[in-house]
Amino acid sequence: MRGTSFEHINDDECRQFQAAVELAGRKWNAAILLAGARGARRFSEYRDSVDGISDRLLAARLRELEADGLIGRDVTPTTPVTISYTPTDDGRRLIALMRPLVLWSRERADRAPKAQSA
Amino acid sequence: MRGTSFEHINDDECRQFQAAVELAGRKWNAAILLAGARGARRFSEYRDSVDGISDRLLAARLRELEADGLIGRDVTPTTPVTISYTPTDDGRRLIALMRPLVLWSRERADRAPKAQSA
DNA sequence: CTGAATCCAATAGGATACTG
DNA sequence: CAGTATCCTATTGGATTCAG
Repeated sequence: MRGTSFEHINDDECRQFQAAVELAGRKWNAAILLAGARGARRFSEYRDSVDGISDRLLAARLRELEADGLIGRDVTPTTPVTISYTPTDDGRRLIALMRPLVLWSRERADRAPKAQSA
Repeated sequence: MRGTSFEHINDDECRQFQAAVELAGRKWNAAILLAGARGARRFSEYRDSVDGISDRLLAARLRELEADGLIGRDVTPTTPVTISYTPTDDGRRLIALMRPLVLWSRERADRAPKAQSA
């Protein structure tokens, strides 16, 4: 079997990994994925849920996430058309894997409440 | 206890989380942390281990990671001074948490070997 | 050896206005 | 509703050179 510890990562795997983490770490993407996990489906729901993101960037990030297979885009031919963005299995698994990171960041935030007032 | 699922993340936590994931996802940082996990200590060891990074960016990323408490910088007053960068406890924990992401990215890479030759 | 300084090109991101 | 188009600025990252 292939190793599970970092000692055995090769360059190619490292690149794949970096690409994945960069995607997850890109500005807004975590919030967008989270919004999807919390039930957002329509464009406007994501826009409301993410808070602060512009239409342009939301559209761009959704397109990227779709291209990377993390979010699916479904068009229902109603009038007007209904467009629905749903996290894919892959996306859901990624979100699940990021849960420990949420806890990790919480702990850090608790230890360093802010920039300590000089 | 504070919830562990995304449904209960508030805006502030979301920001903390995003900052953390952005840091981890920033270009080179994953590779640098990995290099540290694999035993790199000296500047030149990271440079060799990361492969492709320039001095300028390696120095910049190390400074950031130090500022964020993920890597420690120790100066030993030999001649010339010996400088050693070691992952902190926090950094090591982050790396550990990213292991599942490595596996996740591997699976994806296996499923999508490359950009399929048109 | 360990960086800092400079210069440059590319990309990201934000604001706003507009469309099918 | 679900985006696009345009513009503009800030940030990134890469190469190269210089220095303690």
